[in-house]
Amino acid sequence: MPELPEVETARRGLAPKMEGRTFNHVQLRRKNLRFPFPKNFIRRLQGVTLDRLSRRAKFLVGELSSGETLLMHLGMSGKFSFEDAASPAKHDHVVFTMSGKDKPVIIYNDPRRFGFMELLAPGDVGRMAKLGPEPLSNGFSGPVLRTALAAKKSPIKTALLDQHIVAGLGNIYVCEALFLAGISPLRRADNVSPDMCEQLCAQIKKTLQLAIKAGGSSLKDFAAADGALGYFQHQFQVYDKEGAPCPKPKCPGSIIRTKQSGRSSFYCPDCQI
DNA sequence: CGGGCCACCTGGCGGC
DNA sequence: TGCCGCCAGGTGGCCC
Repeated sequence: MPELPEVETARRGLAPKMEGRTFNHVQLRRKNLRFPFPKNFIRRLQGVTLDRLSRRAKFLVGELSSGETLLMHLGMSGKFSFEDAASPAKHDHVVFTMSGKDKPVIIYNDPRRFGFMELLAPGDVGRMAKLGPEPLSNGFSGPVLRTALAAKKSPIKTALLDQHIVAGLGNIYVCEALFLAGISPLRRADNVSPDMCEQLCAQIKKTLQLAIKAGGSSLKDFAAADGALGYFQHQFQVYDKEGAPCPKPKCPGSIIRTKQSGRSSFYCPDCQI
């Protein structure tokens, strides 16, 4: 499911039902996701308050009153929802019951189990240590991108998926931003000019902001925690549009699909150079 | 070390 | 209908 906009959508849905509340009950319906759950996961959460739920790249970051940090990653197919009549459903792996009059029951469902949850000691940032800049922050700019790309011989597509270069993009938004910036996914990263970097940086920010505004993209059935479906998929220009005419006015090309480092790239060979 | 490839999992879809 | 191969929003680990 989730790239930065979907994770941000999940965060916004969860925050009102988690922030400032205590974990009244934690249930694990299996002992691992991608990795085993941390030792004493339940005991280290129950009775602890989640003070703040933030996001770093594609990670959800819960600051706990115990001093530890609850790190959650949704992998390819993870999603949060609130309990409904159908619970528990297949692939519901974690159930958080929070304090408060409404006692919200939050369910983590993940068919492919590429997601994971970790508890970090105070001051430890764990696997977030080597992440590149947040794409929507001031720390991400044309010059910063240019500097990071200068050392890369790989295609720009591959470089933008590298979370050390910029953190939070995935296959969809990389394809979309490269199209909007008019840059071929095949172009070598170190051959993306300063002007192109400026343009690319601007299109990345714009795409992510529009996607967040749309509540993310709903490919299979990704939804915000409240069940609302994101609708950014209706604004895709190239992703999953193989064979469609290029959406750029007057461009005679059509969208093709190719494979780069094992993932599909969608682009217009006529107007992306 | 950088880059390429596979592994991890389940499910949906198209083709035969 | 059934089976098979391929595809899927990510990332970690292994190899050269």
